[in-house]
Amino acid sequence: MDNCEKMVACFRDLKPEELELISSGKTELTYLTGENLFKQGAFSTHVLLVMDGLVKVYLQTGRDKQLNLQLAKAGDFLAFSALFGEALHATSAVALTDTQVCMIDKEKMRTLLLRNAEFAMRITSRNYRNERQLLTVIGNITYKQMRGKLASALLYLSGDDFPGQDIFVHLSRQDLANFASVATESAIKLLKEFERDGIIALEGKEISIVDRAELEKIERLG
Amino acid sequence: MDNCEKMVACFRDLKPEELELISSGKTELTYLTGENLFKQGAFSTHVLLVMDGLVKVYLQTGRDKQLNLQLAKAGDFLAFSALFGEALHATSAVALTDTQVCMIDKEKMRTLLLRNAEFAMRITSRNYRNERQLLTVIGNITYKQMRGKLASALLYLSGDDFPGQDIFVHLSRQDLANFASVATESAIKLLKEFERDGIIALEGKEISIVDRAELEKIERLG
DNA sequence: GGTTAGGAATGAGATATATCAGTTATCAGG
DNA sequence: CCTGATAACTGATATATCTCATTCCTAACC
Repeated sequence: MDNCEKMVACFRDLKPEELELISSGKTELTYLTGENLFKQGAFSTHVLLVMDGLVKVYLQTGRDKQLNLQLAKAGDFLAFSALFGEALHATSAVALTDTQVCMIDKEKMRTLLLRNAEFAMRITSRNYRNERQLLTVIGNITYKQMRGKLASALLYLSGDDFPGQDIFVHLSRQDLANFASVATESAIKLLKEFERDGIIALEGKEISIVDRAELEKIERLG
Repeated sequence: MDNCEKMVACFRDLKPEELELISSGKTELTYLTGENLFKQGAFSTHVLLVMDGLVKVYLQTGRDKQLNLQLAKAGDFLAFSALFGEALHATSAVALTDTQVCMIDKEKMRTLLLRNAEFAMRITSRNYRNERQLLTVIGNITYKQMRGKLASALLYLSGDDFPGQDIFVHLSRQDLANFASVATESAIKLLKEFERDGIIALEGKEISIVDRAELEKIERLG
């Protein structure tokens, strides 16, 4: 927990001198709940590795409009495209819980990727899952109507990506609405509707999926 | 033109035996206008390299609804995520013009990426631009209203990514609408409106941007 | 225990955009 | 040159969803 090189699976097979390379160009720090890890449009200078906690990655799409793209958890890299000549952050990220992060020097990471191709493949592979998630998001906001969007968001947040944890206690109704890409009020009304239909159970912020199959049906049919 | 290893910039610096590796596991073929390169949901078994022509990459979002994500041209890789354990195509692709393609064996490509890290970096870097494009698409369809969406689509299709060529002659109004994520009729009406306002010029399928600055303003303001 | 602030919830009204129905234009084939 | 088919275009209508205004609830704090 105290040391990112030891903790994260993808670092396991590195040689000592490779670990040393990373260690020499990194720093670990903690972001408190609500603090920004980075802001869309800002210079992107380091790669971030989440070690513990929960991070909301979002797209600022207007003065007071944002679309949530992804929740990052321990083991996820953020701002990875900095390695490939992207000077500016394309998204923003904020801590939903107190979050431990390992900041890694861009050049050191590049060097490591060049030196150890197997490592590079593993990392790239992991990052490609993000692209899938982006496509899913696109699918949702385009072709689904409100019910389907919300269903899709609920499924993502309660799915295999976050086993055990109850994600919802960290999310406001607005956050949820921004995942589904609907107005906050609309999200609230639909949640109630789903509850009435026995698809989910609401208790304060906690949301439990009662009838997952039905939710998946709604996701498909829009 | 006849040989993908010689033609594409990213292959230039490969050693002879590395080129040989690729050559031994590839085949070149031509898709005619309108033919599908691959379909969303199908098994993804090879990596495709576009050598000549224009390919429309899209997301099937309903029985008769599709969202266009990207135009691929010579030098672009498609279905690249096949390398990283994604068994199924996440998108569909169709040739907009007669298109020459180099199909490359997945395992051979993996081997090459592992053997030559510098090559891997170049490729990955290029592919990361796709992710940006996806974020742009998401931004557009979320926060912009129709005018902004269409403006954004027009800017992408007339922009630096496709120098020289007039892309629009290969696109139907429906294609265009699917890039902007609006109904075909709405796209047509707006095009006329833009023409009336002196922002673009329409002549059959050809569309020329008259006032790019204004279009960018519309894109920003929604 | 009362007060306040912020999120959650609810209903009425406004509106942008899709949908539908129908006309005109374009183009390939006979 | 005519004919059918396909795409481009146009206007009227319907409706899903956002917006706004207001109330309710909860939790924190003095």
